[in-house]
Amino acid sequence: MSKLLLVEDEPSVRMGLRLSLSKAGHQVLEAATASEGWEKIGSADLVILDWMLPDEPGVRLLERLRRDGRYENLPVLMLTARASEGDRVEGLTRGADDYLTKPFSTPELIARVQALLRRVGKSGRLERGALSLDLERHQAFLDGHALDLTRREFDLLAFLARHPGRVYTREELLERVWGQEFLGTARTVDQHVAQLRDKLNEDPKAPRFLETLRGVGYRFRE
Amino acid sequence: MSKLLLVEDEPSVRMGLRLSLSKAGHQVLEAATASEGWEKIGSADLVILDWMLPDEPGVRLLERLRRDGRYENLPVLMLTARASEGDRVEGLTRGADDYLTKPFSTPELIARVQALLRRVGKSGRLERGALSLDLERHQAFLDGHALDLTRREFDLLAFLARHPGRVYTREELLERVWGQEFLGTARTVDQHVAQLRDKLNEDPKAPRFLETLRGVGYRFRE
DNA sequence: ATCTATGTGACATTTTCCTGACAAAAGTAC
DNA sequence: GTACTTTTGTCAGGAAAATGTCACATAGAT
Repeated sequence: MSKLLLVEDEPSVRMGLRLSLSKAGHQVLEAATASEGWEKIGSADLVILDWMLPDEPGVRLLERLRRDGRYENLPVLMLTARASEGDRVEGLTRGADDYLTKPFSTPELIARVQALLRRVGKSGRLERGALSLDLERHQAFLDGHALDLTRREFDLLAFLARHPGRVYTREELLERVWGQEFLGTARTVDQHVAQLRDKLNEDPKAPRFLETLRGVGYRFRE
Repeated sequence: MSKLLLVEDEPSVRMGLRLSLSKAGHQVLEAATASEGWEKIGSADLVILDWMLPDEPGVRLLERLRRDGRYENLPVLMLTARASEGDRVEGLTRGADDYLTKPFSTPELIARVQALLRRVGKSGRLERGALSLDLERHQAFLDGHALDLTRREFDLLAFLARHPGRVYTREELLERVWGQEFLGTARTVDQHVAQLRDKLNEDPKAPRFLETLRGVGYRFRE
């Protein structure tokens, strides 16, 4: 149930992978070129990146991505047609989290995707003081008591809690929690934050977890 | 009555084990190569894995399997022809749950298989409050009364009950209960949950066992 | 041939989500 | 400090989405 960005120029490969990956329970965003990939990268939880693309090499996109602070923890899985050891190492050292050499089996790809998602904490637990998030169970606990959160509330809280201290604008949150196809107003974020604060017993003026940064956005307190 | 995947390239060994294991009440899936094994692994409850295979070493398959979150609890029993201590240790530390050195006796193998199945709760009984599941007979009891569940109903209930508290999306359930080759709609899961709730005398709004997590999926109550 | 289990589409119901309006608070300029 | 602007918090109702329910088609078993 994560958002995967598939950057691959060959339409047939893309279609095949889209089917398998969505069957594995993921949402698949697609891009045929590096620049298209760059545009859609904002809302991805993981990137599957082909080595060769029509406009520029996948590694180049990878480099750009790693230089951008927003994506430093975004897992990237490279697909390469070359089988030589040298290339593999190069791809990895330049910042990919894993790689696969074509031809590869689809189950293998799915396995690696799962492994990477697990590694970056798309599953597992998040402990933030009195607040504890069980990502597998979609269950949040405050001081040991289970909270009754809706899907959006949980997703929003989990997203913010995953990067404590970092501020996100409403636009960023809409893109990364709601999805890039969502065209909503910024008020929507406020509404959900308010809802969360209510359920977390927070005073908006002295929040334990969800801080407002006037003129900027929200952040999870460190 | 569990599904065992036997990955072994020697046809005569395979046939012998198939006979003994199915006589012991199991369903036996067979694979002659590691890649064939990987394809069929989705529906297995336990894997019997030969050390040497024509395409790649069994351990390699094992590694891949352990990296994949879906199979982290899938028991694997390694068969090895080499008797040296070093190998045994290597196989075990790399993630096998048990091993046997060829030549081994068939009763011994069956015993170990049973032991492993019991350990992961694929055999024996599952007690969850007033609900009791006899996994061998596919029979469920609620407050001592036998329930008349169909195969799918029982499988679904048993799967959810095996991991209480954890949420599963409809896609995950379709894959793990129905099998990965099944191409059905998500509505199907709802239908079976409803059926189960009916037989369990549950109010969907205040379920004793099967909880709905809107926007996410279902889980067995802890 | 009949019966049972299973899967699916249509429809009803419930819950969640989003939005627009307004209130409250914070920041700015005077 | 006051008046004004901008931003955020809050509320409530309707829209949209998700789930529950029912009825039926199909396939497989007895």
